[in-house]
Amino acid sequence: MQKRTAIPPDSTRCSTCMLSEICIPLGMSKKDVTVLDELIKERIRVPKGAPLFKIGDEANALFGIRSGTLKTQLQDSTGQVQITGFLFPGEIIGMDGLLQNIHVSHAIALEDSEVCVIPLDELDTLSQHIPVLQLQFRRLMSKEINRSHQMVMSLGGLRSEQRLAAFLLNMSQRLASLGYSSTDFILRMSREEIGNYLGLTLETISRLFSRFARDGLLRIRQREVSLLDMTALRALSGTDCG
Amino acid sequence: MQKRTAIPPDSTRCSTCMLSEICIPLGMSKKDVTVLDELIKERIRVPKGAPLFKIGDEANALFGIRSGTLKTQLQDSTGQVQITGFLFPGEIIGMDGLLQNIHVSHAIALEDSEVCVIPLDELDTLSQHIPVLQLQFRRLMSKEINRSHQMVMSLGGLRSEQRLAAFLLNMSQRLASLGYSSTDFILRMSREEIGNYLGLTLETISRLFSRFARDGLLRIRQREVSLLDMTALRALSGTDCG
DNA sequence: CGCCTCTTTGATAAAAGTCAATCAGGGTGG
DNA sequence: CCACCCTGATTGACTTTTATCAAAGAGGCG
Repeated sequence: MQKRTAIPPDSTRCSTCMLSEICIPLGMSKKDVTVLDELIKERIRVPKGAPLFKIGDEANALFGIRSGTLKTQLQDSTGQVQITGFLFPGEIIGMDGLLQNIHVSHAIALEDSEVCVIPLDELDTLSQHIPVLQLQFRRLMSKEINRSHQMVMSLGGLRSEQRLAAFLLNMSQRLASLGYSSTDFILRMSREEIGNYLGLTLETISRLFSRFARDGLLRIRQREVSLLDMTALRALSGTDCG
Repeated sequence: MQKRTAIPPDSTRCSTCMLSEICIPLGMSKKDVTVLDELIKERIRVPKGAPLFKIGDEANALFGIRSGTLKTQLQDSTGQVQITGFLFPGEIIGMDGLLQNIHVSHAIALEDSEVCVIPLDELDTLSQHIPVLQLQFRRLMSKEINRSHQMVMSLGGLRSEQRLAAFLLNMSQRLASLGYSSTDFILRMSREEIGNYLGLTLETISRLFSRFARDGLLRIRQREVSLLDMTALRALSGTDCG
């Protein structure tokens, strides 16, 4: 587990955070959000490549991503790895550990990142008095369930080109909601990580990027993507984002 | 939505239910379980083939399966279906709807089934006073997240024979925990449904069953399975159940 | 500059899908 | 009661998709 540092008094808190439109505060009243300032008092910096938590670690907190990108991955006894998600600012990580208070996945930073610590015991205490808080976390967990089900749908029902198109549109949409360009962005993960996530090999991903570029759907140089024809990508993905 | 009927006073309640070892009461004190009797006052019978809920239905309750088997499935705008789970007695269904209080999947009975109704508003009220209840539902949701992640791992990382072996072992284990035979059971779903669930075609499933039978791993007649060599199946599945 | 990792691309092989024919059971109506 | 029909399952032939193996190119960093 990484080192936790108290949030300096003059720093941004939930009530003043730019992410409040998409993070935990989403849909909460201004007054309720100030309660979050009481709850979230620490942050953790996670350098690129370092774990926020690992399988087997005690889960005594959830984490709200403040900046950066992380991935979560399972690993079975044979060493086989499966990436289950790429997480952006405003998203919550760590809900895998709530079953037994032990994490069953790794969370690793894809770039230097910072997360806000949401201690479970204090969350429980506060939830007793603030019903909306409990409701909010239930929503967040349901969202993760639905996200994972969408993932199952993508892996179970789509072909490689559809999966990649849906993946790119999903990235685009989430980055747009953070205020970034929906068409031009940097992929923080390697071809191998994309492939693993989508149940494909890195070669297949590379070939698909080349083909999409040849067909004028996008431009790609290294990890820098420009989506040129969102309509065609949407048509290709078949489904409405994955 | 199906018709709800009050549980007759002389009928089994949570505190006297045989499923209390695996259902919501798991790990709760005897005293806390009696609180569940206050919470769960209705049941719904769902005939084979009928929906318990459908996409778009208002989600105002969770459901504990009392008897029977159900499947949950997503359906996108093109009509493409993806089965996301097969649910047995003692398992909870309906958590997909907690994000917006609207269901985003169908729940359909594979055989005549009965479920206990857990109204969300009463769950909330009770949770205010009974912290363990809140904790319990958080655990159940985390379990569903982890289950879905395992599913992603299976679809993303395993080959067809591994997926089917893992599927059968998973069935076996869950049926065993219900007190049924771990080696001899009836599949309540068609080849097509298994295939859809595992991201394969019904023909592939059929061929795999034939091959497993030829190799002495199991016997299969229609939907009646006998697992003959669990060790080999475990080795084949690679992972420790999916 | 040279090494190292990531990526691209090609040739080939393996896995799974598709199409099609047949078969088996279960239920229904004559 | 039996023939028939309908659905679900099996099996085969063939195609498509994607993985695997291999080689070479590009960029970044010490």
